[in-house]
Amino acid sequence: MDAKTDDYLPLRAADCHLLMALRRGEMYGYALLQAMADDSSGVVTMDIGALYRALDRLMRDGLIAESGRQDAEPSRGRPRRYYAITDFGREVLAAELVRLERLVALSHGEAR
Amino acid sequence: MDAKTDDYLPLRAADCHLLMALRRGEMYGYALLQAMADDSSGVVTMDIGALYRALDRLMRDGLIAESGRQDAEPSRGRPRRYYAITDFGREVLAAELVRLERLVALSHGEAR
DNA sequence: AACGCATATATGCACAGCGCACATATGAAC
DNA sequence: GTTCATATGTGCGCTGTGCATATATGCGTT
Repeated sequence: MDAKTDDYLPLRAADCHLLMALRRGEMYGYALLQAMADDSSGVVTMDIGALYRALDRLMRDGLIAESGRQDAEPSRGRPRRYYAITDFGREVLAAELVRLERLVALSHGEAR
Repeated sequence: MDAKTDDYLPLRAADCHLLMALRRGEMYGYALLQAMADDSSGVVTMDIGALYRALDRLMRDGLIAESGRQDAEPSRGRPRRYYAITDFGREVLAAELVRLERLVALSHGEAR
């Protein structure tokens, strides 16, 4: 039984930001935190410990994969692990963004 | 110290749908499930048991309140409890919708 | 009255995901 | 070699959820 796209919807806000960041290119964990905060103007944040567990979960479920990329300059500290979005991850993210578009559109049609 | 709007962002998808439904008018628990499913085309669902606990939590945090409304026709079954969105709940929902608008707008500016 | 049925709210239990604190690994600077 | 900055990883308790079950209320049928 294959994983269905809809089985992962709705995405958690943090997962959505992780996938959006990875859709722009491979990234490593620590930098993903900054991307998430930047993209959400600081509204969506995540504990660094929870981040790595979230990345493990997204890998386990096939939405992302470790890219194997290594830094040309192996400096700075503990070796970075780079992640890439998978085709399935792109599918799920696209479906989630459609859901959000419809939600926003629905809210615009209502009195506030 | 008062509760800050941003302390509740990002909202869970289910909470967002509950607040959106209640922004249209008072509703009782069981009907909120259907509204959530309708508004999301069945993508966002919630267990009935989890729903009542979510409503308790939203009341505890001041986003909704029990309206005290009673059905004119007290039939059907166990008495319904009606909920209403509070001013604070409206604030949080509005802020969440702004967040989602920006997220969608950001995604549209990227290659896919 | 008693029973089943539909509606509606509520609770027990186990599991997943998260924040917080802490641990570990690697290289650079001093 | 000690300290610092970067980066990944782990232990623990709390919160929220799904699944199952319990409870409450009225109606219809017998």
